[in-house]
Amino acid sequence: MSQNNITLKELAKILDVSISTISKALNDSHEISEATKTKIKELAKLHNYQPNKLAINLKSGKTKTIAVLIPSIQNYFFAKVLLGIESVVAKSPYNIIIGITNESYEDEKENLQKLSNGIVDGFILSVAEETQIKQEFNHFKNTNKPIVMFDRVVKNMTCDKVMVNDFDSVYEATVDLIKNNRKNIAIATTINNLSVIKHRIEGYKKALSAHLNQVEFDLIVEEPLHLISDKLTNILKAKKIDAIISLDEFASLAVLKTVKQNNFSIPSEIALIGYMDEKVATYLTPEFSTIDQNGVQIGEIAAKTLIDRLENKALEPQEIIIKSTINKKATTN
Amino acid sequence: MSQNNITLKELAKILDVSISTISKALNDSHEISEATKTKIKELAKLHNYQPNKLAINLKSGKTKTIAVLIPSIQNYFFAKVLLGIESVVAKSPYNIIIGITNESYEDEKENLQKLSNGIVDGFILSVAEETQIKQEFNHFKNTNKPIVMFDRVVKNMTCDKVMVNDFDSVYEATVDLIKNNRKNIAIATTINNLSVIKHRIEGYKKALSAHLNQVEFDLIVEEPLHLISDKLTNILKAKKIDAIISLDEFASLAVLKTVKQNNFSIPSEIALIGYMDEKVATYLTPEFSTIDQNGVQIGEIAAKTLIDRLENKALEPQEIIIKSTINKKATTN
DNA sequence: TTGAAAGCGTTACCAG
DNA sequence: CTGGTAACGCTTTCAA
Repeated sequence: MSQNNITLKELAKILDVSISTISKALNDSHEISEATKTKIKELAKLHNYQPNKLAINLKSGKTKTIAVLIPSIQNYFFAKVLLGIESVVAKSPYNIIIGITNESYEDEKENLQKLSNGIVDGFILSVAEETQIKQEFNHFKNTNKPIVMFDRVVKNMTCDKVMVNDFDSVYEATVDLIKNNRKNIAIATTINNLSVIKHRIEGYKKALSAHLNQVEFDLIVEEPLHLISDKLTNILKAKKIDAIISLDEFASLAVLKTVKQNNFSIPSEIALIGYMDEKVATYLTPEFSTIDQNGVQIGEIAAKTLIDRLENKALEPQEIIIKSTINKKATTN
Repeated sequence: MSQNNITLKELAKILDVSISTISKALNDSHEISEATKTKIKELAKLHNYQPNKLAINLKSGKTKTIAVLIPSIQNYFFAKVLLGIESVVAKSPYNIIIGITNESYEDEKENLQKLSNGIVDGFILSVAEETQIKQEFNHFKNTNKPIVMFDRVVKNMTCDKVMVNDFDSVYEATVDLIKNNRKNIAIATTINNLSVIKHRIEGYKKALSAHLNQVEFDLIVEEPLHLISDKLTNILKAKKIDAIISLDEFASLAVLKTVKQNNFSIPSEIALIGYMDEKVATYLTPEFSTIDQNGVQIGEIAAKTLIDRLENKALEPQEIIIKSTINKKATTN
């Protein structure tokens, strides 16, 4: 562990020149002669001079730091988005600060406040579940930093948004099942209250009403993770079901397990498709058909959008939609 | 979006008092009369005054920010550690900056440099794979900030370390299999070059030599993820195997799938145990027996250790070992 | 009880 | 080409 970093002042003292000369030389100013430049640069290198970022930030009013607020880390989707954000930011002069809101409104608000006082230049975030339930969005407006929302966005806020075509994807997946002669299609989720989940369910309903003239929807299973398996078992016993669409990662795992436990053969008796990490899906038996949100891409676009805004404030607020990909594997036909 | 934050200077102007008076009043100094204090505080609240963190940081030389450098985010283990770190840090005045090193030495070095210039007070990190291969650790020594290493640590560096009892855990798991009459135990990993993996393999070897007098070890499968399944299939066809221990998350998934594909019954013919996220393990069929590294706890301890060091530099370097937990489920007996 | 001034480390303007 | 000075927003010592 070395000493604290050497400063311009100390370098100036050593060479008996002014601080401004040192500063200019190290910034390759044309005002300084080549001779002194090289002399100063050598000394700086010798002492391993590193400019104090804090001072630069204070001076410039910028920090080249982006805050990413995600509701949860126990979730491949957000991990992938983070990966996408990181890959773009790593190639830029920016850093990432991460905050986990634990789906809590208070945590989200606190993170926003804590980071708005000069620490970061802008935010990339996905709205916490509790915030969506409360419909309380003032904390977003009370920061003077630009925000890019992804996946879970606030409809009536003007800011950049990177969204997913939830409605269309599930509509398409449902229609595909129908075309393969599935008529009794259930849907399962461990998450409520999220607009993205609601859009997915709407896509499902629309497909059923448009293609099967179905008007009542009694095969929608919304239960927390620890209950969903039992609930599903009851339904599987009570009704004929030939396909299940699962709307989140853990619902997908639970559905697969439950259907196997009840000894239905997949996909001949029951077809399965749902939201899940591709890599995990590949290693399940049978390989799980997925709706892939393309999280990495979402992260990349979100990061690019925020950096663009930070560098050029004049842009119109963007609303970008990233299409999900349907990857049919062994649980559908 | 509001204006930029109001400053002490501006508040001072409004009330026609000095900047120092404002500063002291807002910091509840006893030097200021109650009357002016309340007046100033009200005005500050009215204007939603937020002290500029950057200025405070520059003044104090501290940032109350911790950097966490992880090799990968596509990995439940690191996600859990992050969760543990975050839960501790959220209750403190500190923030977290995250960097992902992508198992690359260069990325790791760059992150360390980028963040050492005043941006963070200290680091929590797990060494990148490439760094371990290169055995190049000077970038860790060249920062003047305290480091807490977890899981993948550098043996010959004096710094705080939070480690896992890799040798013992796999030794124990192996012995348990032996006691259940498994004599042909294979081991599978998709990762090489990591000391933690080497320790795990040593634990396996020691158990076999101590309890079965085995001296040759030809059932060690070290292959990248895309090859491991084929390699394992060959071995399953060529040799009698009655148990497999898998040393990382994706190896565990691959092993389970491959054994099923080759129509061995689990656990009667082949028992399985390995490193994997508990929650995922529960949703596999059959439920997977795991060695759980207790990542959340590792994160918590690492964060506490670093904060302790930042608040009190006098401490001796700590080496803390977090014991892994063996959770037997349906793939062992 | 209040205020002036120095200082944290840097950049940028203006003189010389 | 080089140097002095002010400034970013804050805290802190010392003086009044």
